[in-house]
Amino acid sequence: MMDNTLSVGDVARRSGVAVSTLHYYEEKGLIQSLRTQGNQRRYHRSILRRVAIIRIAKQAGISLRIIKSHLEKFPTREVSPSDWQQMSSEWRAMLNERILSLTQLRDKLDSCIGCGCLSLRDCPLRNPEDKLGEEGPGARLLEEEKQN
Amino acid sequence: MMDNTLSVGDVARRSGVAVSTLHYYEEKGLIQSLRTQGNQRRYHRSILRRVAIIRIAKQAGISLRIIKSHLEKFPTREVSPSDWQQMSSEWRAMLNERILSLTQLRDKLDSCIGCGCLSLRDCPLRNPEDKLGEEGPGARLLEEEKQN
DNA sequence: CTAAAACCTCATGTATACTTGAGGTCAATA
DNA sequence: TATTGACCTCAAGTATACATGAGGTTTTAG
Repeated sequence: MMDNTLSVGDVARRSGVAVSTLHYYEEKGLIQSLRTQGNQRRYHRSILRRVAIIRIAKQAGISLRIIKSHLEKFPTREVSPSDWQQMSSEWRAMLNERILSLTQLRDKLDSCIGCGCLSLRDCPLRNPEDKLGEEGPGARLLEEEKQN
Repeated sequence: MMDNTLSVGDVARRSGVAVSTLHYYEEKGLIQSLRTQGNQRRYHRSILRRVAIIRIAKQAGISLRIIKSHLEKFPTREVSPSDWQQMSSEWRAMLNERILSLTQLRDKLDSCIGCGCLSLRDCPLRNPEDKLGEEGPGARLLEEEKQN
């Protein structure tokens, strides 16, 4: 135990994620482990930072697929502060986009609360429907939120 | 066709959602339909407003379960402007919460981009792990985003 | 050394929100 | 009337992100 590596249970306790989640992240290639003679996982302490990053990104609504693509730049190497700075600034941009789109939606809601107009042709929230008389999707105002 | 009801295909075209989605919403109790002698769905025009509301709410990140609970107040009756006003102001509140939490996360990211501190004990983004030496979950800084 | 706690793999289950496909019926049009 | 497009139901599939349980092995503590 004093070999300064962490078992999966240690990591679970210290990072606050379940053991099954760590298994899952490993299976998906977001983290890696060394194995003992008896095939048990052992982690370097830097795993904690990695898991922290994953959780933060998840909280920001970033999918594991995207998170993985960012982390792949340093599969084994420790994530350095500058690595982290780059990632976090990219995620900041995603967050900003997300915040912007929610804010716009909220503002549209606001204007519609004011006018109670949902039945009117020109309601900015309702545009999609009656606009297209018969054919083709056309420009969709309420487009799917691409979850990526 | 001139009986001013809409078939499922009509609704799909005008609302921009797939027929299978309308079936799904009906199965889940978010919308209702009348049936012809031959068991085909027919909708009143007000279905378009209802579907629009569902899409707007979904875009705001509200689950179908929650949306349904709001819509249940008027299962058959048309959704009036004042119904809509109430719903949208409730959703506005949810949106605001969501925006706030993302904004806070972004700001934390910002401060960490500045200090590159992910390895430091007092990083606001990293608190959860090393804080708990051995036992118990304790106060979690990075708590799960409750998707409801 | 031995028993309990911790681990391992692999399969299956859960929830959300749909889509696709099979096999068959209904309705509008030429 | 006949055909074709639109519909119907029900089962199963898809993607994401894990959790759970079975059956068996490894580690650690006393």
